Formats: sequence, structure tokens, C-alpha cells
Amino acid sequence: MKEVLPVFNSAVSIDCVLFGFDGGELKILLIERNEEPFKDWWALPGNLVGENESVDQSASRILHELTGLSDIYMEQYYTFGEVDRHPQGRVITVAYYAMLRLGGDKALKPLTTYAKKAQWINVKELPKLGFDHQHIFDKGLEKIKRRIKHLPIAFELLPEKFTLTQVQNVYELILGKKLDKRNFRKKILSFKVLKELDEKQKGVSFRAATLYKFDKRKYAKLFGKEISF
Amino acid sequence: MKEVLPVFNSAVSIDCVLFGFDGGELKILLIERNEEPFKDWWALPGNLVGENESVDQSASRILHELTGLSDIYMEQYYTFGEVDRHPQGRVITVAYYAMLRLGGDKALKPLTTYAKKAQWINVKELPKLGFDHQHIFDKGLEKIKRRIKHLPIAFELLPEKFTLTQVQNVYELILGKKLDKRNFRKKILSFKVLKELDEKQKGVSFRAATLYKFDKRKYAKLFGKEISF
DNA sequence: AATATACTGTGTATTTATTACACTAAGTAA
DNA sequence: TTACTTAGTGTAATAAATACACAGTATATT
Repeated sequence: MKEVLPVFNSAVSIDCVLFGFDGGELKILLIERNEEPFKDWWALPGNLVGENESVDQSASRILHELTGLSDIYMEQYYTFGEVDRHPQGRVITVAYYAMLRLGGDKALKPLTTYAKKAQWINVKELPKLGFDHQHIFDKGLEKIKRRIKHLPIAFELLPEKFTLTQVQNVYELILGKKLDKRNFRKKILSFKVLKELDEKQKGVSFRAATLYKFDKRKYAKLFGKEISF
Repeated sequence: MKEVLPVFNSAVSIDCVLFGFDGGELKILLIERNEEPFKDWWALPGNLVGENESVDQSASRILHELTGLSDIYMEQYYTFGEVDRHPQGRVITVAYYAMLRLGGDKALKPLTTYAKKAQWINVKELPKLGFDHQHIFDKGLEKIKRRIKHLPIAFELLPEKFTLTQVQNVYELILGKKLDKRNFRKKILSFKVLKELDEKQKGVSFRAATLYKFDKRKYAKLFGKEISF
């Protein structure tokens, strides 16, 4: 503290909800804690904000430490500031989410020591989480539900080339409801952010679907416009 | 700190954007600072989060200290965590907004000592603000723009009884654009949250408009539904 | 009393978006 | 060849959004 702020001991931390789409399921990355409090519990990846990093930088650092990934767009969605949310003292936490492309082959061994392991876990089968992390997750899921209705963030979860059925799966998983196939396709194509490829899905034991890719340039133009599902 | 968190000196503060509608204009409550840094500058009302209060409680306290008002719904909208945003040390600030009903007669002398005075200032004529408060305000305005499209928060700014033209004014001020009168009325009435009163506007030098009031019960049912302007 | 003023209050036609709904086509596997 | 599984497609009906103009009424002015 350079001068005169009347502070008490407290800290600010970051917690991240990292979404991924894998095996047809919506997953998040959880860590198994290696330290007290909540040693051996599952929790959202998080850490204290360092003295010389902004909260955004801190979130990116945590993501990087955990996955090796950089340059991922993370969105801050809420700050949790209950007095007793951390058993060891006053810790206010700023929550972020990010959508990650799981190539299927990504190495996701934790690179830090604060976790025993990290694992992608189906959001439908979450274990009991330490701290108030279930609450933080719930709010994060709510947030992306609202968000996916207005921006096609589903593509951030998908591989570079994907089928329309995969896109629809992501929407259905996030929104928690079935959508009509014909209407869904009509709508998603109407945004004109998908480019149809001259290529088909491989390795499936049925008729292969056409692959599409996402056109970032056109997507950028979409910002600000109201779209909805 | 009860135990072992490796903290450095830092603090968390709250800053509030308090919106009011008065004299046909959208205003916010600003304070003129009495202390360094930014002594004699205008700034958003704010303060440090206390050791034994949650960030939500802290926001309510600040609002109460400044206006005497309690039980006002405040919405947290973003946390600003740049390293150098406060010249005297590391201060991360959590921003809230609230919509206040200015009866026209509200006493709004600041009750704290940290401000010389507090004043409702037209958002179109904001003075230069201390810290990163212009940025915090900008984000807050953006937020209520998005929000008013989906929930009729305009009513929180209006007196108990109001005319449809007043409602439209609030929408136009927040959205920053003119709306068609007939379409606006059709839409706002379609939500069925307004009760037409058997009473007319008074003290105007032209045809008096019908007064309406807001039906909270019906409003509650509206939550979750998607509405848009 | 007549007139000017300023805002209130109303309807319809057009376009666009949303919803509901079912079958054939194509590839794979047995 | 057949059975299986998913891909891919269109239309009609309904609902929502938009564009657009003038007569009605209270007050103030002369």
C-alpha cells in the first residue's frame, strides 16, 4: 500500500468455470484440491489475485497454469463477497467463465502444485464442491444460458470443423431442452456465420454429415445485433 | 485473517451508479470529494468494504449513508481490477447500480463526511470524474441499456403514479433513441404489468394524460420470460 | 367566446420471425 | 438385400415487429 488506505487483512481470488464440449456432453474442468481447506475435495480452479496483476490477468494466468492455453476469451460474470465464504479468512472472489475447444487430444494435466489433478467432468454429474463453488457454478451456467441465446458462443466449444447436429447438441445441453431440428438449422444458418465445407464427417457408422466452419469475420459484424434462441 | 492466506496490502471497495429520473432527464448521484486522492473532484459514491460486511451489504450501506434509503434493489454489474486504478494502492472495486424513485422532494444531503456534497447530475452533462469512474459509469449505462430491453426496470425510476409518456421518456433516455409512440404503448401494455387509474395528471398546461401504476404481482410473473424493446 | 397551443390517444396494413410438424435420402453394418 | 441410424429438407399458420397520421381535449391567450 503506497499510503493511507485503512485496510484489514483480506484477499481477492479468482475462480474459473471452464466449459468444454466432449463426447457429446457439456463438461467443466475441476481440480481435486491438494491443500487445506477442503483438501481432497473437488473445486473450481482458482487462485489469489497477485499484487501486480489485474483481475483479468489473474484469470488468464490461472487458465494458463492449468491448461497451458493462452489467448482464450474469459468473461467475468460475478463477484462473490459473502463474509464467511472462505473458512480461513476474508476472501472475495471474482468469477470468470471461458469456453474451450477440446480437440479431443488436449493434455490437461495440471501444471500447478495446488491441485492433485484436474479433470473434465460432465456438468450433469458434478461431485460435491468445496467452498461456495456449487453456487458459483450455478450462476455461471445461468449466465451462459442467457448468453447463448444472444450470441452464438456455442462455436467456441466446438472443433474447427463441426456438423450442425453438434451445434444443436451444444445448444440443447446448455439450454437444457430439446430444439426442433428444422427450425434450429434455419435459424443458425440465417445468421450467416457458418461456412459449409466440401467435406463430410468421418468415422461414423451411418450417413456422414456435412462439416461447417465458423466465419469469425461475419461473426464480428453480428455483435450488437439482437439475436435469440 | 484467521490463518494462512498469503496476502499483501490491498482493499476492496464498492462504487455505485445511482440512477434517477427527474425533470424529464436521466440523472446519477455524484459526490464532490472532500479527501485525497481526487479531492474536490466529482466521483461516484463509494467506499471500502468493511471487514464484517458482504459486498452486497456494503453497497446497501453506502446507498443508505448517502441517501437515507434502505431496501433498494441494487445490482452488482462488474468488478474493476486494474492494478493502477487507485493512486494510493491496490484497490479492486465492485460496481453496483440502482434505480431510485426521486419523489421530487427527496432530501439528498450527504450524511457522511467523505463528501462535500452530493448532487443529481444529468448523465448527458457529467463533469470529469476521478479514478476510473467515467469508465465504471459507461459500463453501468451499457448494462441498464441491455437490461431495460428485457425487463421493465423503467418503473423503478418513476413515481408511484405515472403517465405512459413518462415511461416512454425513460426508455428513450436510457436507450438513447426515439421510439414510436403507438408501438411503444402497444408493447408496454401487452406485458400487462400496468394498471390504468381513474385519474389524470395534474398541473399541466395542456390535455392531462391518464395515470397508471405498476402492478408488482404481475411483474413478478414476468421474470424469466423474454421480453424485448 | 374564439382561437392557438401542446400534448394525448388511437388502428391498420405490411413485413418479419416463430412455431409446429413428417418424410425421404444416404451411408454403414449385418 | 435388408435393416438400421442419422442427415437433410419445406410449408402453412401464428405471432411479433414495424411503419405510419390525424382527430380529441385541456389549458392559456386574446
